[in-house]
Amino acid sequence: MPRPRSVSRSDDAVISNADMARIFNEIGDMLEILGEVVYKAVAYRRVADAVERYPDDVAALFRRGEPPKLPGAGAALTAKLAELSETGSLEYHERLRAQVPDGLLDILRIPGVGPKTVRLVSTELAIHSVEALRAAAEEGRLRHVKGLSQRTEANILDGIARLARQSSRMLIHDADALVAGLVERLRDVRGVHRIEIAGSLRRRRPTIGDLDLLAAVDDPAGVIAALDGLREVDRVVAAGTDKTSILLADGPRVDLMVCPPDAWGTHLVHFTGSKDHNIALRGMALDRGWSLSEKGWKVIDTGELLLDAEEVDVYERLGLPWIPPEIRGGDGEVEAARTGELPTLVAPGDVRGDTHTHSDWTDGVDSIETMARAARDRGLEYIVLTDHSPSLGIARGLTPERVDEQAVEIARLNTELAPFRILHGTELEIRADATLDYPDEMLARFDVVIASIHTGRGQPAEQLTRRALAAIENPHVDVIAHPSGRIVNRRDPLPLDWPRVFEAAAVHGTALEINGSPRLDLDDSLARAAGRAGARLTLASDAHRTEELEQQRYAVDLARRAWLQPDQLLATRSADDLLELVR
DNA sequence: GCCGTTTTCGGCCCGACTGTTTTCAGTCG
Repeated sequence: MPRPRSVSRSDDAVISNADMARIFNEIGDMLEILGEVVYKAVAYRRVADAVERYPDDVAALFRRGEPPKLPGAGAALTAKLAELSETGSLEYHERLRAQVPDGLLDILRIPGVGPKTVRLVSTELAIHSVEALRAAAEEGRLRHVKGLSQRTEANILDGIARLARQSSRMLIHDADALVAGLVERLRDVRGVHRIEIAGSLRRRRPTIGDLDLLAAVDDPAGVIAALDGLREVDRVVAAGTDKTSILLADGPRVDLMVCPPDAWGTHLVHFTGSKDHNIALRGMALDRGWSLSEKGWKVIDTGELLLDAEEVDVYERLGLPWIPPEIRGGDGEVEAARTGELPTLVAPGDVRGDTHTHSDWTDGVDSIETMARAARDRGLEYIVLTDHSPSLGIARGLTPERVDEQAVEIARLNTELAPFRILHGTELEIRADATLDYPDEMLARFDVVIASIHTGRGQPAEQLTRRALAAIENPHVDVIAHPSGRIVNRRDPLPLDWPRVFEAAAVHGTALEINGSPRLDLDDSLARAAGRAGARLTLASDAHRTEELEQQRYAVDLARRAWLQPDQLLATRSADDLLELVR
């Protein structure tokens, strides 16, 4: 009997893309546990992915009578998306949930435990929760089930411990710091020709699950032993002839793959991913009579194996230009490469200034001069100093008098540091009632105004959108800082009406920030949608101390993932061009 | 459940590692 949802929902937000995707993923999990044909589960998960990364509100589009064309959604799944869009729930989902206890979905999340094992413990031992499974493993009751053993019990207890430890994915900032030392030490191992980071870290995803490394070696055993022997290693979880997996003490899992130097190209493509990207490449290979794997190209008719030593050779064999890892997301890059429409992505060397920085005048740590000198040392031509406006009390926002004093200090430093420039900006609070924190005549005196929402985050979507639009439409506001308000792993994005925001930004020439701090906001899919809508964007560190100027690099990464080109961004302009643009 | 300038049925990317399986299934990436 389907249970009605207890949550009543307002009419303007029936269900978010994220919730819709979660329900479809749950259906996939439940179908697998129930022993359905695996491709059915795959179909639900594929559509879940498509919904999750879709830039607009899928439910709203359905209700407006303009259902989006989602890859992998046929008649049956489209009907289910429609039902979710109208009612916020899905009878099929409820029916499955009545058959599959919630606890089984939790068990499925344990690393090393798949649907078959879930089914086995559920039917043989009536275990329906992680706790019950833990107890059974500890008491040695699993080993009596055919197909399980004492070894399985140990692995399951291990998996449960890991599940508790790694509840969220690691921020890319932390992954970079962690992996650099590992790579450096492995590079010096005898017989290592090349070693490179692969996986989602190479694609510069904002968060990382496992760390993937690839090494081209003469002696696989040597480098595998070297990794296993590093002092940070807590435990070796898998050890083969071609790859090894270790758990770092207090850290993520690291997978090291090894390959012969003459097969480096196909291995690097394979282990960089994404999965969808690889599937697309393999599909193209099959059309040409080859079976593509990390080992190389197997000619299907003859069984002959063709090797590629470089990534560029792999793509060339398919008649494609090399595709930058950041856009290997399986959402259009292979087609774009095929038709010669790959973008020229913004690169670190294109960046000339930083459009969002702070000093000790408000909540920063370093003086304006220290920040400016550090930025100059990093090769930047200018920074926009954007200390806070008064209503953000927690940041000791600047009164109008203090703003005037700051202008004098900036003028003094600009004489001293020329040709480096400090542009006088403000991070202007967009208040809860959609008014701005300084009067217009004062805003006109700043070189650059960036506006942001920090308070009243719990308001309805319509009011939040109204606030963003009020700032975008103000002629003195040049940039919306961290537009969605998210902080990775800590704070969800605001539910703005993004298509309206992007359109207004494009019409009024107000740029949207990509913030490289652990906010990573806009995220890549919103930034890509903004760019497509014709909005201008910018790259900023939001540095509150000199070391955080480094964070702008993560904004560049994100912009690349968003398919953005240099001319779509403010931070690639000279100071004079920027001032001209925002005038 | 989806999908087709090979198609409306029969496929669906490909391989490594583990464990208990004496020839392979489960899980993972």
